[in-house]
Amino acid sequence: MHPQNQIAKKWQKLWEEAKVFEVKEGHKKKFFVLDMFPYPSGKLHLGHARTYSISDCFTRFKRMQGFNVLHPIGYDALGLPAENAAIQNKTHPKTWTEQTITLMKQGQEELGFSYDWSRELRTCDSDYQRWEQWLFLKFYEKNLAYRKKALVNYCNKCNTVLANEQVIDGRCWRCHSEIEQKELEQWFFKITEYAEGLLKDLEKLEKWPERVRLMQKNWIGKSEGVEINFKVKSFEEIITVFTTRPDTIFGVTYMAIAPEHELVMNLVKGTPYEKKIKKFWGQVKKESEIERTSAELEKRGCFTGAFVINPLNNEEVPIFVVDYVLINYGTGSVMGVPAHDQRDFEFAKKYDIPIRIVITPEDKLLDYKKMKEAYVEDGILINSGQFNGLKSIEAIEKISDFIDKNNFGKRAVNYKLRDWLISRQRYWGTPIPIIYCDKCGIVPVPEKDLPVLLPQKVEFTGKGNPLNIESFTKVKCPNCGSIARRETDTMDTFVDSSWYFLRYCSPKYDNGPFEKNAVRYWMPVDTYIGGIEHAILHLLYSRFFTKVLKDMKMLDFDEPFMQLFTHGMVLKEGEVMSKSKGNVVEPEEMYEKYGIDTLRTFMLFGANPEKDLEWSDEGINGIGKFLNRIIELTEFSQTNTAKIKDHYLVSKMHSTIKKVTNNLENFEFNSALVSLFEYTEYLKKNQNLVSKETYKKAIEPLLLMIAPYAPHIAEERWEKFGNKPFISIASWPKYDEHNINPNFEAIEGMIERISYDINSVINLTKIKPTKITLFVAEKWKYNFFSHFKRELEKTRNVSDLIKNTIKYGNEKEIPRLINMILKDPSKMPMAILDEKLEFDIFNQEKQSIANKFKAEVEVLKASDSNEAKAKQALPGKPAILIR
RNA sequence: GCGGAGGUAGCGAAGUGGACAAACGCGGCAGCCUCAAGAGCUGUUCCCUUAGUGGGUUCACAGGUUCGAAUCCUGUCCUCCGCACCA
Repeated sequence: MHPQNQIAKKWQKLWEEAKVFEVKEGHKKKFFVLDMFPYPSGKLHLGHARTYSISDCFTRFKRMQGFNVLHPIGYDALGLPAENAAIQNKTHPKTWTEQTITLMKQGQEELGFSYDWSRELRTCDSDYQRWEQWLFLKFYEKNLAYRKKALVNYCNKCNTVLANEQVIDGRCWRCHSEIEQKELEQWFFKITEYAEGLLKDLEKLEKWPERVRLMQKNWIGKSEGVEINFKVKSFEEIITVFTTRPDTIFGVTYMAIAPEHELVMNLVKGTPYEKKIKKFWGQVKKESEIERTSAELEKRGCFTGAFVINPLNNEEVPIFVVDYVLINYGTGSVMGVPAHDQRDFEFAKKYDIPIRIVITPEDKLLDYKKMKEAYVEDGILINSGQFNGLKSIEAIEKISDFIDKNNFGKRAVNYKLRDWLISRQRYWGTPIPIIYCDKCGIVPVPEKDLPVLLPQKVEFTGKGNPLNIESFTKVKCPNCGSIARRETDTMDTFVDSSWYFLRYCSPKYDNGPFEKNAVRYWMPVDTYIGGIEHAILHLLYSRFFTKVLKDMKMLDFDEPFMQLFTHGMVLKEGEVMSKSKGNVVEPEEMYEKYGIDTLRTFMLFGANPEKDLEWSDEGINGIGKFLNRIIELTEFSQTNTAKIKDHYLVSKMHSTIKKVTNNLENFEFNSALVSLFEYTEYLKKNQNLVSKETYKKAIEPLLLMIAPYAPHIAEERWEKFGNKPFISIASWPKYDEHNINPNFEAIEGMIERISYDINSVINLTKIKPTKITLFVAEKWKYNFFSHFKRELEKTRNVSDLIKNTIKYGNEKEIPRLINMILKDPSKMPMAILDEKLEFDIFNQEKQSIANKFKAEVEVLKASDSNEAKAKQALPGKPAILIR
């Protein structure tokens, strides 16, 4: 066993015994760090390991900062893979799920993540299902859960329907097979009622990544416009269209209607067009959703023989059945304005429909014969009766008003968002608590009868819904007692994950889905950590649930997640790791070889957590070295009493704490590690040059700061260093700005360069020095000065230099520099040469050089005579004299 | 097509106007240690030179702003991601 892992075992046990990570509500300031709970599909993989290392590092940091941190974990245990595995392996989904949870949990425990395990939850537990069903009934009471017959997405491979959000490019999000449209009666959640709130409150989510907010915004897809009613000539029917461009209404030359539209058959029945339209519809229907919605496809349509009347100019225009109009967006019909809409333009060209220009750009005239594409921009209205001469923006207002006033239609808002289809025709989910009675209709299962449990003895054949067995479906109607039938659909697993974060607040609570006070204390989640793949699905649903529960007065906040952090994936050679590609790296293998803390730290070092991490086994060794160095440092018992570098070390310590703290606050774990590398290196180099007290004071912050990365090693060293456990709950080190000397690195660099030169001289002359004389001459100076000297030489423009020094220069140096330049601009290099500060510094640092070379050191100001002396003594080294 | 994020040394990855030939790690090279290998340690790693705190050319490409650009602006090319016949 790797020595690190032995230590890890020890501390994991101690943590558990002392319940270090278990938290209760209290008066301390809380912080809720939530991991997206995993779907247990087998062993922990490297992606999981990285995600949880990220969240654990952050959690531990927050905990050490003194927050009462809730960091729970659980398992999104219901779902199709378990059922499929059951069919394949002839086991029960429950057995399979329990096995995979055990495997996964083992991995999580071994890596030492600081979860409050006492709050672990599983969505397949009966009490979880009970309260989920209870929530469903509340939704049902408020008419937010309803059943309707509709065209729905059906995946033939998964044998179930899917929500719109779960269809990606016309394919199933899980198995990628093509989706078929079927008309079925299904359960929906009325998420569209919350479309506006879900959209508007995106603005509140300042700590969410911009792209996630944008994705949600696009998904909700709000557009404002008007609905306009067109009367159908010689029929009693009306066709309503939705448009965002009422300013183009005088350009309407046809009406486009979706083939599925209920009016179509009425219009053509018994006319010569009936046959043609039926044939056309047949053709379109044969094509898959993917083919039909491909943007490249040429638009096709078919004249119906009917006409509508444009209410604004009373013109008759032909009605076409058209494949490019979607039945489930807007009203399923669109007014055709070929001159100002690209699709309409293409369609009109193909079917010889007139193109009438009603919007013109301000600087030129359009000619419909010469147009190659539609003019879709704003402009000035022409050929538009009383609205001629208006700009598009004004015209949209005026025409909308006009339509409103004359009852030709009304202003309207349209959303792309559809209601959330939650029925699934599968076994391994939470049963929908509904009973169908021939007399009473839809009857909710009474609260006292919850939970509706899944029957255990079920056959998994892969055909049909396994719940469709009499022992489950045959029930008495709770209302009238007559024989009734139980709903066999289960809920989408995304329902399970839409409220689990609330359950974490009081996971054992028995009188409701969550305890109000616990939720009031812990919620909302301060930081939510997970993958970008949930940008729409889960994150939208959870927001919806929160808003609904707020309206039901069960919550007093309306957004569940204050900050969202989306991490990158772990890649190998640019590809996602997967079993089929054979490029899987097992975390277990890695930590057995390199150690648990090394693996954790390495995953935080390789890349910014937000970005993808390109995995390579090679770099991991470097981290091992680094951790070993820290161990060595804490083992070092130095007896030195010199204080040569004390003030530098103190400065370095404070600046390191500052950097690391800021980095961790912003999830820049890799940058924080770099600062820790440097600090470790510095400590190591200067072990002998600092006093014992300072050294000890400097080591402790290092251990504290490495604790979120490598908690086990940190605990071990912390204890060995004479501190009481646990470092995991020790206070995060504080820094004091006054102790940070911004120049010390420059000074140190300077000393190092001098030492290097002294060394070279020694090597050249083979003199073993007893006395070294340093002349503070032009060569030894801050880079800052050399920079300006160079600039001065280049530009010879003193006033510019002064101006820009004020603007950009190091603030502390400005007054002095300006004084110097103002006194005598031409002497500026000399002024720098004689800089008093440098001389003082060298005097201060005399001791450290003396120490290094075990020789006496004297520092002389570089006057002409001194320098001449130096040059004489050692022609190659004008500034150092060695005896 | 629309929207977003990017392109930095052999690789990974920091750096968003001034101490930048550019942190840090990996890899490479040289040295120490060792019989030897590994580990560890020290140094080095754009090019040319040097006794160098010297010179040259760099941060996708091309222009521009500035005393000064990897960093700001404009254009071009490329990569990744999301949405997409949304009226």
